[in-house]
Amino acid sequence: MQSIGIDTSVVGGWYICDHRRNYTDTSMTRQFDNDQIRRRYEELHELRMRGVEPYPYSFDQRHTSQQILSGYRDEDPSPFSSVSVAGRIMAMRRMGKATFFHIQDAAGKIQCYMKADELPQEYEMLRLLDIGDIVGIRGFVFRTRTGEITIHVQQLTLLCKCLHPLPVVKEERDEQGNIILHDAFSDKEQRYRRRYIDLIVNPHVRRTFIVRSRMISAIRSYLDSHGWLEVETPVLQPIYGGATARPFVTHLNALDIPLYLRIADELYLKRLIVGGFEGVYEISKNFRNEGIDRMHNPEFTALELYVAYRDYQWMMSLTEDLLVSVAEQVRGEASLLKSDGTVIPLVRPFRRIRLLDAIADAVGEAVDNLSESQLFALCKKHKIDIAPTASKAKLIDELFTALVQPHLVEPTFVLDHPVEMSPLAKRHRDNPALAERFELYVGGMEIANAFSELNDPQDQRERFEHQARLRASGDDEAMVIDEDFITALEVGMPPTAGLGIGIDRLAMLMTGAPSIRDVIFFPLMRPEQTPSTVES
RNA sequence: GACCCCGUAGCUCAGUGGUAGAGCAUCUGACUUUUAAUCAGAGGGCCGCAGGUUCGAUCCCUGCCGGGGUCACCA
Repeated sequence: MQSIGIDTSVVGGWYICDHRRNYTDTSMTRQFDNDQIRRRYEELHELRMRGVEPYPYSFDQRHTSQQILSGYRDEDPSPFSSVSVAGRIMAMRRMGKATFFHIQDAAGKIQCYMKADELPQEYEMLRLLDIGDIVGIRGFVFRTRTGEITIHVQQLTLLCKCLHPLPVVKEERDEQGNIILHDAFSDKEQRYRRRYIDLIVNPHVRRTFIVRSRMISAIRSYLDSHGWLEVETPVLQPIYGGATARPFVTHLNALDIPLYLRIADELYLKRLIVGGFEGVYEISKNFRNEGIDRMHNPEFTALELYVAYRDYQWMMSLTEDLLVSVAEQVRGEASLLKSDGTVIPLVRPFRRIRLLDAIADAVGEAVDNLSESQLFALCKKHKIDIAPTASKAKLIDELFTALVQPHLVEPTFVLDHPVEMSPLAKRHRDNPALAERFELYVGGMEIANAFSELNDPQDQRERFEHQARLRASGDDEAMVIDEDFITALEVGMPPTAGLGIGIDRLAMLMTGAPSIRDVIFFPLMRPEQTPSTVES
């Protein structure tokens, strides 16, 4: 860091501009979309001309806004007689020879107060600062006449000039102390495309992503505490598998082969169980080349867990325990939240219902032994639009999705799907037409899927072959045969229970978010048409 | 992929077949404990893009682009 004193006009807190560099005054040469950006570039130039470095290297930040606001006591302000905080200017009230402004750091906001007669030169520099600039503050803490804990500025340092006007969100407090927002930055397209601005001006967005992060930490530490191993398996796969979905295809130049972005981790994780690990999990991105809507993003995060010597009944109670434990840590209580504000209590044991019983309840007749054509007729009767080529599994799935799923608000395990719907699950010990499988629904959303894993290689081959026939007859989501996976099962996989959880959807329920886009920092958007992209 | 809704100033939004308004933000001035600071003044817009109808389109029609929603597919 350069020492102070080259330019006598520069006072203590301001970093000195390095005059060995040639700064061009961009405000003179560049075309700007709006005069506010031009003005800020002009200010940037003026700051440099005055010897102020607008992009210095560090600041000795010793306090957060929150530490000061929660720790300050009027009867003894001495612990806060010398604080240093850093943050972004979010509001500025200039009153002639005194100015109040709020700065925002990672913990919150705090007001600062600066007087012209105390800091004449820095006060002059303050004229060149704007909402959005990042500054460092040193000073002492006091309480204003109107009661707000405030930093009396003794030194102000510019840490980063902001060259774009930020949306200015004003906060008003009503008599009850509730915060009323004015002109909140709410355009969804802009919020998702410029998430950094969204995060700056919308505190609830920041909180949502903190909850998401803590949720994942809580899941990880829960799984670690059981001694299970977190592992990594390939994202780029020569044969994709583990789910019924369309993949993204790419190409590996080195070997001149097509590769697929994974749609699931399943088949690799089960190979690790074959290899002797008795509990493995992976939290990772999956990619599915399918629709985009409130519940689906082309890339999404899933947890998959496999535990040897266990079955799906055991996994069901583990899932309950995991969710209750994570919700308690993250939300402070065993509950989840729908976007309409409904609180969904997580009370063990969760409701359990066989899939075919759930459909039977909805249609008013037993469906266990219906043929494909009878199921098709049932779909027609309930006005479910479905292709005549649909498989039996697809028909059952359609009936369930249309008639049952929307009503599953309280946590509900749906069990024992037909084997045709579950090509990687072990047959039910009491009924070979069904699989030992459960899906967990909460708030009308599927958030978990689990089974007693199929480890009979002959049965697995037959299931794959059935999938291959579906694929040949036009179902492009059906699985492809993975010979090496069958080889692994021939080597022998112990009885194993497997679980998958949709992390994004769980994050929605932890935060009450209405859309998956609200729990993914950068949801997929169609690329913006800018002048530069149009040219290229 | 189909249908519905939306696109006006940096942000949030009004509005009309006769080429535009508000609040905040910005700029100028006043103001040394303000807080949606206040007061006085000013600037700022290819009204998403391209066609069409019209003497005249931001408004009406068509297409396109972008977004949101519903459905379909999926988790």
